[in-house]
Amino acid sequence: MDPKPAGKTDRPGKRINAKRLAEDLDVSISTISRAFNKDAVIAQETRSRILDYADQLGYRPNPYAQSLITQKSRIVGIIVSHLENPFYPEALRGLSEALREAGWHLMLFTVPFGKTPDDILPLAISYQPEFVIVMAVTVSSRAQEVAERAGTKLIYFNRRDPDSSTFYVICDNAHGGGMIADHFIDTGCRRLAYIAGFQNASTTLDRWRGFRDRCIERGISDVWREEGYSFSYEAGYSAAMRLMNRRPRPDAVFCASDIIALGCIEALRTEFGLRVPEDVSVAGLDNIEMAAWPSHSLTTYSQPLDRMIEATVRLIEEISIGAESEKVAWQIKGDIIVRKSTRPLPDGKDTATLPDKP
Amino acid sequence: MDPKPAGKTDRPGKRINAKRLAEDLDVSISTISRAFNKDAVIAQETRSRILDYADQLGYRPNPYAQSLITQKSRIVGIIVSHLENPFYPEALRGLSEALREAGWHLMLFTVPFGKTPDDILPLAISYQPEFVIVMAVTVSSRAQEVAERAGTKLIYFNRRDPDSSTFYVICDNAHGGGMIADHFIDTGCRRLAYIAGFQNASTTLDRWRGFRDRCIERGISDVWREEGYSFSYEAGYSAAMRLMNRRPRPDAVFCASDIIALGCIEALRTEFGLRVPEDVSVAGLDNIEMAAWPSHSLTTYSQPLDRMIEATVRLIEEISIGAESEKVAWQIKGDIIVRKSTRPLPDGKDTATLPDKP
DNA sequence: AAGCCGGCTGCAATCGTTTGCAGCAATCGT
DNA sequence: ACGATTGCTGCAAACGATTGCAGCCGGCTT
Repeated sequence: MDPKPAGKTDRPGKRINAKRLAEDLDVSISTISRAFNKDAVIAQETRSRILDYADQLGYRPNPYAQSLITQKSRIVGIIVSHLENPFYPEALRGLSEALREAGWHLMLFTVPFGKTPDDILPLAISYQPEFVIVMAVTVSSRAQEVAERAGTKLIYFNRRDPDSSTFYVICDNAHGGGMIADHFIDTGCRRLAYIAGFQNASTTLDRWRGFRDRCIERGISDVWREEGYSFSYEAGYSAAMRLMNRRPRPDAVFCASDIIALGCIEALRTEFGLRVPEDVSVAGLDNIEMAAWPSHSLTTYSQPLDRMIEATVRLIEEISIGAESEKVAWQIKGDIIVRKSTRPLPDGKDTATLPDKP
Repeated sequence: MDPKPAGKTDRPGKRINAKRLAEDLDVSISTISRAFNKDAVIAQETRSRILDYADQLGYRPNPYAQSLITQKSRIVGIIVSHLENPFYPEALRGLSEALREAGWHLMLFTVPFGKTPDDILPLAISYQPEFVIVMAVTVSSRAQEVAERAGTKLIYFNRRDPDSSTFYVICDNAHGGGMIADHFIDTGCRRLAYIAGFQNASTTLDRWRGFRDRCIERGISDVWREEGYSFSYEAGYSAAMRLMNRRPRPDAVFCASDIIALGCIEALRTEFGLRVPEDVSVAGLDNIEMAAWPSHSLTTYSQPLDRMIEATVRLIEEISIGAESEKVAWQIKGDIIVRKSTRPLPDGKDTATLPDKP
């Protein structure tokens, strides 16, 4: 019942392996393996004897040998291109925790300046993760093919690709744009503008579409659009400068992201001496933590991060156990968060309870 | 010279492996392996023939098999506890890129709320990375022992542990504190205060020590210290509130991090109606990107991230090739960055050119 | 012509697991 | 009492590479 006496016990150097446990406990290597395999056939007593001795020795099955034989790595790669946008660290953190709880390991790849996620993908799949999550707005459609060839499933996070059948998880960006439009109009704004992010990003497009369509629906047909070219503070700052030199000036600006909105507000204040929201309402989309800071108090539409993450992990789990999920797209609605960067509603009205037009 | 004709070429399913290449090219598996091993003996022509065919097929050596046999994984784990502090995404990004360039893969572990890096360490080492970088201010001294047992080297980033001989890379926090003290005093402030971060963090301590010692050297013996209990915006906000209810009020506040400083400034403005820097000078330490935003324009001491990262990667490389580095500590000086959150210098003086007192 | 050397290549053991299959003891049914 | 069943365990063949050692072959020395 007791492990082999010393002499053998403190063999030097070599990392302890199943063979060592097997010898000490007088069982076969197979049995050791089965002790660690949740649903393998093994006597309850044998298992606990092994498990006890194992963590007395600090033994854990070698993951490389496991991956080699099972052809599964329990590794998820993640490609992140814009960690400087606070939305991504928040998302990264959530994904990291959720995946860990589900028993996955996360391998991180950042995209250096001047490169695209496509350039990094080959590297990411070289470690043969079972999945690669691409948290980036721009990806070529060839990515899917490259990944497939390596036996890796691709999942887009915060991006959709209409041209491919790649899995994706996003928030309902068009809905967000619509809610912001409603809020602007309900609070009396009429000269509405949009500051875009990366030009071809699905997020830029969908938010614009939702925003503009709702404006038109409600009788405002002229909506400015100013290119930001990226989702950053600087982009918001300089786009706002161009925008505010137009005449007449807009009285409300919807920015394609919170961080753009913060740059925009800054430009309005320091470059034009404009007050927010008295002169101009500004809203963003993401609901990053900073948006709630009193100095910003940014009205925004929240990305439902928790639910997006939950969906992503569930997707991974399902595909991983072989249930080829039919549902390729997860699009989740968020909520409008009204703060002080937009004009208050006239008494008695409340955007949050407005009917959600289809 | 040409690979085997079809029929065999498009064998279905199975991932391609060295055996497959070997058969197609009529060489042995060993030779395939050598073609990929930079300094193995192999005919130049054979190598290029193999390499060409390999990437025609999209073949890459299986990393799990490699790790298994070589006992090296080229994986670096990284434990990050406070991704919400923008300093860490910046550091993470830099480390990720530098490590990638050096041929390492990065496995990310975040520390969930309520847990410590120590809780995560066992998980991090379960994948047998060769190194684990701990980017967190609090770690127990037992960590070192746990890692060692698993054959993993530990490296602290932005933290030092006086009680252990664990490798660490930090900026010269005491120097930073001293520079800020000088700047405050040079610009005429006399009632100096410090807002601390985590109470037992080496960063909190060293910054305080450098700051206070310089104050005393220069004849200011009474220096306030207010606990922040964490390195966050909220911590800065509430600490500032407590601090400003003291009498007399300080006329300069050194915050243990930039993000604390931003929270502090916000509280000064909105809760007390104080102007920065006219009524109170505020400085931070980190030089995160946001510090340069016009709305904050925060005076700070920069962490020399690039050089810290370079040092970390070099450390890893050296240890990895067996050159047991004798130098355990890397402490790198940064620079003071004077912006508009502190009073301007009297004409003709310039902090940046002040002699650096030992 | 014999011997030797140098440049390549192949053989085979090895890393540490998983898992289908076979075996064996104890229990059960009839 | 005897075959069938049940419950566990061990054997051995993978998985896909790396690497020390031995062997081969052609050219050069003597």
